Amino acid sequence: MTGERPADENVVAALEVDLHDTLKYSLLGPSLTKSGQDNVDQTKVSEIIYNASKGSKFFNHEEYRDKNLTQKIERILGKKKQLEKLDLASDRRKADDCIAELELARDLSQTLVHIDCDAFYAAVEELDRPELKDVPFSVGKGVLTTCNYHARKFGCRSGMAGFVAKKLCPQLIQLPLNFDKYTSKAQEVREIIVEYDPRFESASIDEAYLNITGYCEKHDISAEDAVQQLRREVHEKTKITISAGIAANAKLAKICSNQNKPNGQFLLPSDRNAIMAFMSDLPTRKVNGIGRVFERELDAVGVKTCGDIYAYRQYLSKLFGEKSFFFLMQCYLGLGRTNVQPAEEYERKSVGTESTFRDMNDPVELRDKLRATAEELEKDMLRTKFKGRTLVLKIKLHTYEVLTRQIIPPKAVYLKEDLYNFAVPMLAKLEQDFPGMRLRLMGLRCTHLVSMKKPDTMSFFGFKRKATGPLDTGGSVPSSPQKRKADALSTDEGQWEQWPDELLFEEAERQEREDELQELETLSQEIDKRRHHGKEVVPNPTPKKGAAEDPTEDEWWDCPICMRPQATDEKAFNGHIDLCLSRQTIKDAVQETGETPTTKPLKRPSTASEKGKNNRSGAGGDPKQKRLCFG
DNA sequence: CATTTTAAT
DNA sequence: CTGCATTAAAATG
Repeated sequence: MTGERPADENVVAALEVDLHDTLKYSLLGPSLTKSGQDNVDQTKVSEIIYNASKGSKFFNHEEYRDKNLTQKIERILGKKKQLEKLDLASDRRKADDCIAELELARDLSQTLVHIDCDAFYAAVEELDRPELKDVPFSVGKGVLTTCNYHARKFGCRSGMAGFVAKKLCPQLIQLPLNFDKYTSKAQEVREIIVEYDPRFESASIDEAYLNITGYCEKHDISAEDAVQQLRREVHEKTKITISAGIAANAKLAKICSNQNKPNGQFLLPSDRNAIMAFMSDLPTRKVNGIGRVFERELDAVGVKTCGDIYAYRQYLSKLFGEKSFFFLMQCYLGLGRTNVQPAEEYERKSVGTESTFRDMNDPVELRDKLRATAEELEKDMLRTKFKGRTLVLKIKLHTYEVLTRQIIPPKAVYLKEDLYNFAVPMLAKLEQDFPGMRLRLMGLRCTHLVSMKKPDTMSFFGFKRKATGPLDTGGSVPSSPQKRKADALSTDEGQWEQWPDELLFEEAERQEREDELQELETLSQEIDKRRHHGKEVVPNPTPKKGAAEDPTEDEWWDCPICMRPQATDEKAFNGHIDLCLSRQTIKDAVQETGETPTTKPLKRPSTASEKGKNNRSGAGGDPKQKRLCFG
């Protein structure tokens, strides 16, 4: 395409390429590793994407982020240069010790499978409209959620903007989403895979992890044959093709399911040498937690494959942090988790909603939007039966810059009125800090959740996870035992145990205590209203690690009244509370002193405080402020 | 050092 | 040029 231009323009174009090739690579999108692109000329594709998006606000923001990343990489490289001068023997030893320890714990006894439906949404649409089979089409309007393999030949990909995809493939047909259709189809698939592992884990609507060790043993069948059979069965019964990876752990299985996509499977033998060889020349990007940013950072220091990690092991901790170091060690060794558990058994940490809309800067309109967002969140909170101790407001400016602000309301919240009322001050503060700000997205999220599930339904009351799973908080036990017949059946396999009556009693006590704490919170809010004329928000007395958590998991709790750490022993703790309450009740505090009874109030979040008004975003010389342009 | 905010997946 | 959730690192006071 450059051949048509005059020579000097070619020079300019070449310069642009040099300046922006990292950006172009980034613009290729997050799903570069996904299949169906092998025969596509990525250079040509990125050129088209680049030209299609050039000049847009989105592009400018990507450019900005790309520059930041380039700078960050320069810092990393500088640091590496420094490190090269030093003696890193101890770091190398640390890495070697880590490797030795990990190696010792390597578990090759399990057979894990990752299955992934091929172009799932598109496949479901094709079932309804077979004529789509021979033409390129995508599902999703503004952004492609997925597209069929015809479209992929043109460079179209999930996550790509619709208009960009149209540039790559003008014939592309874009279908709207039919989420219900995909959900029910996914359910059909799940009904089949549950026979292979009753405790399979849904990773998303079209992905699942299975542990088929038991199945293979029971049916005296090889893993490969079992998966072959599973895939055939799924195809016969649902007309959906799936790809699968078979390996010793979840990380490897996930990588393997991509190897022979679509409609294929790949087995990585559970053999240390085979695994090491497999990882040795595997590009880092193929690993699940490594995306385009980390890939570039690793590439910059010389790590292109998982095998390369070893040679740089003495640098990684200092360059990327302890967690990344540990993660990379596991990548090098091809290690991953071998346990698989139903997704419902994972403890939820937040509930939130967000939406994108046409640019908006009218304060009244913004408040309307906030109210609507609060209403949406209330629905989700009621559905999931949670309250949140922390409320997070997220906005995206018209420039695509994202900002979040959070507060700790005086009580756990979930009602739309509360959500709105406690969020409005954050919005107001943002409007103050960024006068005339224009938004394209608004979101609300509750974190530090408190369950509202009452432990009074047999659906969960009689059972408790035995393993040290996240379910130890009585409230977050899965509420949907109806479909997983295995849950009820596997009691004798040691997966579940009946709660002893004693524990049941303690659970009831725990619930009572939680309710008490809730009352305290409400009262302390009352105090606060009187003290601050309803204007300000004061933190609630909260046990250090959250009142809803199982005390046996913590070393100690803060007494919500005197704030002193207390033993986790329930009797002792309750005894102390009684004492504390009798000595100094909340109501006394209100009537006599007007002070909250907490001798050591929790720190107030800056967003809700007066002294927070001069924090960085408001400061005149803040580079962030300059960067933002409001029209 | 604890908490808040950002950034990445 | 989505939406939802989780996690880690950076920034902040």
